[in-house]
Amino acid sequence: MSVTVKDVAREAKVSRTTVSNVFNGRAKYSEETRQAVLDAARRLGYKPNLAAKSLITNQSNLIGLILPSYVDRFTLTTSPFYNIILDGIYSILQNEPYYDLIIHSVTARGDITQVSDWIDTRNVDGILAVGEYDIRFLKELSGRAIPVVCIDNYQKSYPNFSYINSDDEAGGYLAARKLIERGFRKIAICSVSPLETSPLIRKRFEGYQRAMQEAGYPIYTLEGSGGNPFDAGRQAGERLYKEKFDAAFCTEDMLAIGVINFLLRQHVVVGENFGLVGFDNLNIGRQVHPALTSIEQKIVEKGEIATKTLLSLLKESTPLNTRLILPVELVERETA
Amino acid sequence: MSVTVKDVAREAKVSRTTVSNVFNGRAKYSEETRQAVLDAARRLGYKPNLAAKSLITNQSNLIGLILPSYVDRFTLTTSPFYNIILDGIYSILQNEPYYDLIIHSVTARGDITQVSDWIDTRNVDGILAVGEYDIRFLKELSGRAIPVVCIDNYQKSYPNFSYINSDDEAGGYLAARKLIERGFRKIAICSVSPLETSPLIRKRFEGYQRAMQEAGYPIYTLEGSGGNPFDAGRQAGERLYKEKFDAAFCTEDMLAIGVINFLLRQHVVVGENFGLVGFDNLNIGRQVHPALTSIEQKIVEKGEIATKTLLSLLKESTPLNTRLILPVELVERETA
DNA sequence: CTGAAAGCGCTTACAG
DNA sequence: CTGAAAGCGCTTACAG
Repeated sequence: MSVTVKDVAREAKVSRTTVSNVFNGRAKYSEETRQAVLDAARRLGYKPNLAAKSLITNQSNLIGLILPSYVDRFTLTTSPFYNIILDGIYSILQNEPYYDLIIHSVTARGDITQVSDWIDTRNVDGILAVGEYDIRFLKELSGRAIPVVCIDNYQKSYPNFSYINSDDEAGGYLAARKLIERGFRKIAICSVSPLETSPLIRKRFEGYQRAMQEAGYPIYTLEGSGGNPFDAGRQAGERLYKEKFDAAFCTEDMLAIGVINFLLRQHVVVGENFGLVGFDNLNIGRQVHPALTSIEQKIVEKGEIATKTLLSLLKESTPLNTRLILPVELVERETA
Repeated sequence: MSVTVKDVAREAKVSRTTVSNVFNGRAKYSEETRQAVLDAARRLGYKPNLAAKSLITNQSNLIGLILPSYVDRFTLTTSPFYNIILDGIYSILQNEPYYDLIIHSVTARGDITQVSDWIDTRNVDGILAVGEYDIRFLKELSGRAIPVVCIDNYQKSYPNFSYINSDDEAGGYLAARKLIERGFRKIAICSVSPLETSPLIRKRFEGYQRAMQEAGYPIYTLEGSGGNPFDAGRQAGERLYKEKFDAAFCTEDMLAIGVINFLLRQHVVVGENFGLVGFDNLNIGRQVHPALTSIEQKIVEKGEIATKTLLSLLKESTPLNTRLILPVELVERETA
């Protein structure tokens, strides 16, 4: 029923080998035969069958994206961060007609065998992993012969992994520095989950800590217990208010928006008698009132670069185990 | 190198046919042989190769998701709606170990041959399509022998398509009705793009229109010219303010948030001397101040139901061309 | 209930 | 530069 290499070969009056080679740009054929093959394929409406190709080459042209499912099963809804990463990935993949992305989300405990089966049955060529995972899960991943590109992972380094991060420490520093310069003194760092939970958040904390120590100010940590960042923000807001803090650095924008939400209802003029800096510089931060001052990190670029890195790893085996740190920047709006 | 049916057959001392049949739950074998096969597979760490299976069965267990790329290439970033749909899809697919989702985004003009090639080369089993598309594109889709489940599509109906929508007309009606009951009179409907652009938005408009006509109030349409909904919202806000409107029904929450943003800066007390109702009831509507009154539609459920529908279409060929309308509901907060 | 054989559509040594 | 042949790992008639 469907058109195969055999048909194209017959139509172009060449062998199947030639058709295959021309399609994969392998041997250098005379321009004449090349065109004959291409024309025949066009006339017949030939489309290669990727499953057959995969069977023989042992490659699927499938890229696996691994996402953490922290909170509950609604990862994407909860955090815009992943969508932006996804947009970055697709903006590159759009120009790679034969590559497709398949997605798997992994719980904190890491569904080791499940993901492992998925990689094997689908013959996934390479992995994009966002975030931090159970160490046994990473070990299992590292044991496979496929390249892995990690975004926002500060865990143990594996030889077949490459890493892309923002300069989170610098971000924490810039945020705290800004609040100090604005004249605030009792400045807390607020996080959705306990700081030790995440090496990434820990980096942001270290930046905050460095700025505070330089200024000779005490460190205050207000750690949430996970869950929805908005709710965590409102709870943080309540403590900030009751314990008479001057300012806060929130380790993510959604948390900061929750803080604003609470403080506004106490008639605190955020930006005047209370300073607030977020992290991520999401679009939404510009829409709330007062508009959120935040540390911008290049999220789309993270997705793009990770995808490009993986693609070049797959196509030309560029060096593995690189580490790239993207710069961050303070974006000043109304809250600090 | 990898374990195949052949190896399992040898280990279990049965034929490859038996292994294949047991794995696909086909013929009824003695419990003894069944267990022998399963045990052998486990001992050897056998994992079926989906590409090989696909080659012979002509099925890929791949579901194709088609998303519109309205604004620019950053579809997911621009609208949380798609993320929620995605979460709904994955919440079902999580329990379907052998099914995977691959995503393609389609521009307004509809990249017909591109998507068509994608479906053929990957042998996509079924399509989930969100939103509205060029009619030629839909026609091409309908020409293929695979089931298509549409979310939020009010266009021409095709025999192999099924449809899932919210009751958008009722939503428009509820929104306008609420504003009328609150005593507002000069009530506009605001949209990101011209109303004729989208049959879906048109439905919401018809609901608004019905309520206004019942009350004997005039219709006012404030149509944006596409682009970022926040920006469109601020522009709408400016007109609402200058032209002294009492209230507005925004056809999506993001637009409403832009309106709030503008009006707040003019010191309009939204919810008191100006009424505002959005559509979608996104999380973010609860975080802005004042909190947004909105029409809730069941977005996660849309994704879930669409996926379940497609899955049952693929597995047991349930009836095609069904149409499901999900109820909507007014969620009252501070803006109306 | 079981097994030997053919074949899905492709690529890849290998010989010419 | 080209072609005949083998084989990737699976399923599916078909015969026993």
